[in-house]
Amino acid sequence: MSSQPPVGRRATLNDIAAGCGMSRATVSLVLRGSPLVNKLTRARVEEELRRQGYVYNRAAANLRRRTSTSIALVLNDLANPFFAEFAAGVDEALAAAGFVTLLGCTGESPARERAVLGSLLEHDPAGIILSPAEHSRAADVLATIGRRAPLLLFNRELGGALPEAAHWDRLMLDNRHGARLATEHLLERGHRHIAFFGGHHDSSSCRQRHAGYVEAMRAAGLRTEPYWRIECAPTRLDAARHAPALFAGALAPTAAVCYNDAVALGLMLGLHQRGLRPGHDFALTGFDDIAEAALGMPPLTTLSVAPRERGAQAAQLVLQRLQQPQAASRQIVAPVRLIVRESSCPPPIA
Amino acid sequence: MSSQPPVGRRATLNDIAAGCGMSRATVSLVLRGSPLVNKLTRARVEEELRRQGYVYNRAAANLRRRTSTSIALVLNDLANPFFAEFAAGVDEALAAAGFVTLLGCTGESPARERAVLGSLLEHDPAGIILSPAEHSRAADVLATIGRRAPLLLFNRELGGALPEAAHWDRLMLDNRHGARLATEHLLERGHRHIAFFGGHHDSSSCRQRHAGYVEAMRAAGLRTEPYWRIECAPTRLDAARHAPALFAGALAPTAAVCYNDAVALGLMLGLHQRGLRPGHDFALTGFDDIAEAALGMPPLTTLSVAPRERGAQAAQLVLQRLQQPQAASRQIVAPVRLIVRESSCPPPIA
DNA sequence: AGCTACATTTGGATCGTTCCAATCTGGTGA
DNA sequence: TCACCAGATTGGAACGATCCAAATGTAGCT
Repeated sequence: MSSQPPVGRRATLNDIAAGCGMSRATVSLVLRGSPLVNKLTRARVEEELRRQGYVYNRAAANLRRRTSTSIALVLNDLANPFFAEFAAGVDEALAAAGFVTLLGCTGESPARERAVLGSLLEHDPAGIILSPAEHSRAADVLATIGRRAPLLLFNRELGGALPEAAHWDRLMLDNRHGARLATEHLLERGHRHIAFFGGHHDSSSCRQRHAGYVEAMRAAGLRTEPYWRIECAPTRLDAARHAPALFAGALAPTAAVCYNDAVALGLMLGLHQRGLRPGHDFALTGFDDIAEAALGMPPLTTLSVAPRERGAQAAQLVLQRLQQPQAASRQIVAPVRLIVRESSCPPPIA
Repeated sequence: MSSQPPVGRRATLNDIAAGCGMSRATVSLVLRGSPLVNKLTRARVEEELRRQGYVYNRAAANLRRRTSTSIALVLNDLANPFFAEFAAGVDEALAAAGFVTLLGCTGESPARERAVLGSLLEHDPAGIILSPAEHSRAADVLATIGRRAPLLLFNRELGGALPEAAHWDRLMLDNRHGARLATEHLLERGHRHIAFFGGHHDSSSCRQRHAGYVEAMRAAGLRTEPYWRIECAPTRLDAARHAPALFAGALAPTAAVCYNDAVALGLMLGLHQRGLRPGHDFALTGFDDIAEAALGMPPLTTLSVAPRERGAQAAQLVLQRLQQPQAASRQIVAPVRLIVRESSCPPPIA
């Protein structure tokens, strides 16, 4: 009676049309739920779609309609739980809107960033969410993506002057204010000698957090010793290694505002190794509120940035941009929330 | 002299061809680096490509060539560091081979898994890497993806009988052997009363690990008390909560093989709260070797599964399958390696 | 000049979909 | 009987690339 689904090849509109004696155009209308088609025809077509196990070819449709249903998500490294949560939030929100996530990782290399962006662009994403690699420059990014897709910058600024042509949306974290909150909290607990520990000065988020710390210290009328600023890679291991540097100066701090949670947890370890009990003999705060922060020993006072929610927000922003390509570019600084736990003890009475 | 790049529309082969007085076909040959084209023509075309800022439209090419350059990666949850590392490995290896990763998260829901697979299939991936949701059934997966793309199962088995039609590749972890190694290690250290802690019995990986534990105990001629099997959600929090259950039975264990690292770290916390010092008064092992394992207090003896390498391996397997669609399906059980750290102390002398 | 051989280049059909204008059908009113 | 209309359906030309067979140009040889 009716024809077989083709072998070794996915069924197309033509196959369906042939299979139920309708034209390609009608089948297409059915697929898109057009009210033009007769109820009876619709039923027949739908039956045939099922019968042949038809799967829509979005690439072909997108080609014809000059549209796209994917969004490129470009990150440094998924292994970083902060970005992993962010990516999960992005993907969830995009999926809910019928979009698909094209993933790309740069591993903090501007060269790979360009390569990845170039490769993803060939798949014609409707928009791009980019958390730039460390020394990535605005001019380079502009040169590779041009005006081919709207860009949302997340988490970090790009280096170099911002080219006139690029009016990109931004979703940043309130690093400065967060670090200020943490510092003020330690000040309130009675600390006066507070260090800023970890991170590299060429990272914009680190500079911002450091600025917030300096701001709070100044506002309290306190001076900061230069040797209270200890740089190290934002990893647990390197942080643990650099712990002794805290006590190398003339005036030892009684507390530290750490660049992020990884660094804070590493510092805890380093303190232990020196026989100090974090949260007891020495206070510290983190940044990010990663899962382990609440379960550390002691639990870590930190700043919650809700990366999953930020991911959903980033997705929303890009989707809104697709709706209104001409709207003014949006600059959003997401608030952060201080989570007080046991690591931020008062100073020893001595 | 030469024409302008079009405004508001990406340049196409036609634009380039018109721009330098060549035919579309020739430009296409240049793009694909064909040796047929004259050196001079190639130079002229390439100049024009640059001038108009041409970006290849892979979707159009794939449509014509009936190929695809994307692979779908479907996971439960990126927020789980194990999967995040795995995804990073997959993406890296795929990018190196010129493929692009289509991401999808299921959140452990078979219904969402079907939806996500359906949506990704419309983008015509060349292959699929799937780490199934907990109660996902083989028949359902077969019904949604059919023969449209080769599938690689990672990490978990699907429920229900395996349909005849589906000959899928598999990349699994040697859960049974890993747990056996951990148990034998504890036995060697002198423990005789060893519990199996955490995880749910309806998870295939948990069943396998438990089997390995039982196997080692049997082989050592030891019996296992039923109350030495404590189930809980595979999270730190739930593990911490269930710690007391270990000591509720008549015969208290002196060590525990934990379902995974998260559970082990949670158990450490729970032990602390009972005044026990893990790695001193009580021995335990984990599974996964997540980043925190090495930095726990004490550092955790665990099984390294190298999720990033597994990701790269998964990518390779799928790419190989694309080369040889007809080859026999491959069943790989990746070895795991015991990493001995301080948490697996000998039993107290008492 | 005529022929072949070789290196380049090219028009037109095609992939699977959507858009558009045109067509078909049956019913209605003059 | 015919013009008209609304509702339903359809053929053919796109979208941006690739493939293929055929065309073009150039040089060498007789």
